[in-house]
Amino acid sequence: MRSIREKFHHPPLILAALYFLSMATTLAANRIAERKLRDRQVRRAQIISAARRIAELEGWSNVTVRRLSDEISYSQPVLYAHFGSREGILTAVAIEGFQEIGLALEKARKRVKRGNTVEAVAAAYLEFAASSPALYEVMFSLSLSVPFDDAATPPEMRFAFSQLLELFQGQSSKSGIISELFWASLHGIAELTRTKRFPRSRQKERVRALVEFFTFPR
Amino acid sequence: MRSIREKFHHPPLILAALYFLSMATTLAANRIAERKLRDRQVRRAQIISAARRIAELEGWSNVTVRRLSDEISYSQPVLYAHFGSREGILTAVAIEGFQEIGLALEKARKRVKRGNTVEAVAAAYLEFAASSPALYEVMFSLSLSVPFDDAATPPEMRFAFSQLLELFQGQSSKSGIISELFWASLHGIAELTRTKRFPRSRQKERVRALVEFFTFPR
DNA sequence: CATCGAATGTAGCGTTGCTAGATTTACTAA
DNA sequence: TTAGTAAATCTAGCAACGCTACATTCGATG
Repeated sequence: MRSIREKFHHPPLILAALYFLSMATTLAANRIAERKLRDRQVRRAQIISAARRIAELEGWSNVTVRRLSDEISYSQPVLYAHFGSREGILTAVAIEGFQEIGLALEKARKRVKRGNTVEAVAAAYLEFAASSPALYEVMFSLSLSVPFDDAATPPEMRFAFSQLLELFQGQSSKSGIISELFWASLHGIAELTRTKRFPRSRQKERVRALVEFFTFPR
Repeated sequence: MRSIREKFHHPPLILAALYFLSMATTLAANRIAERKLRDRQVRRAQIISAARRIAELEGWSNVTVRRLSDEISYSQPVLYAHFGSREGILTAVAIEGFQEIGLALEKARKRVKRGNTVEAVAAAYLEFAASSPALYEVMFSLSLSVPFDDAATPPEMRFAFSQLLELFQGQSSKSGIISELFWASLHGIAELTRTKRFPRSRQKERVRALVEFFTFPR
């Protein structure tokens, strides 16, 4: 078997030149690829941001693919290159929402030294839901939701729920159930408030009663 | 001023005949009008029923006006004569849902003589939500919802919530708040279960813990 | 039987999510 | 520089949607 050197026999100088040239083009190609990736991410963020803004101001029904493509000054198919469907866009927004509420709950939980941690987290949760109702809505209205302890569950979701889990960790033999119940109560309050079933006026009393229930020892 | 008798002077016999004739036609017209009203109500019920069936089997996105008009073998405009819009149909279904859950809760509350009433009502609530997920979904996903203690609130809604209110009536100074919290917890559990955030497997434990929280004296 | 209003259907408008194919743009290589 | 190629982007259109103006049919009435 003949070597490559033998098969294509060039003077060393030319080989070296070709080497540097290829290195140069490779580096340039890398830089270009990186820039393209950055552009993609920027556009992706623009789409998500526009969707959130329109949803909060005019409701999710006004978040159409055409409207979004207008907002970012691209044609519709570009959106489908980023997210496979309209639902894909909503999913991306929802995941961003889970990340944000997770961080907000973590912050509330860690910041409070003395005083009631449960109360701080509850307040942070309801504050999040009240200040971004459309975002909160899409986080829970998505039918494509996977089971929460599934392997396919986005880590942002798990992180958010883990903040509630840690609140009651080890306080009871049923801390898992307690956490679920706490979450359900918060979600119920948030949702019934958002859909105007609960008047906002009594919100403080509701939180106070809720905290009383979930503060141990009973 | 001349009397009518004077103006249109007919022999008494003719007047009597006209009288009976008009009575007969009036009665016939009444019967016809009643039949038309019945037909209307039957069709209205058919529409609502078809909407519920399709929603439970294939989801609300498959409940289109064309599909419904197919199901009842009428053209689309007929649906718009009954309900002003697609949303009107969903609202009618939702109200039917509130009526049914109200009756189910009342039944659970009154049937239980000894044993925990709170537990019976909680179980009935979650059973309703689990057995008709699409119905439960539309009851709370409607954005046109009016405030719950508003004058425009449908009586079916108020009746349903009143069943929860009476559970804690007079048991505490804050029985109103307690009721709201109880409802929120149930709604949160129902919703997080429906959207697959909670596994159904631990539902019994959740209910047990919930009942423990809301059973007095503490 | 003729009439006239109510009931119902036909057909179409504007908008939606989505996509196939044309076209332009941006990079590579001679 | 220039030709060629692959990626990026747009144009244009489909089917289905909610909804409605208008034509048509039907049925009660005089």
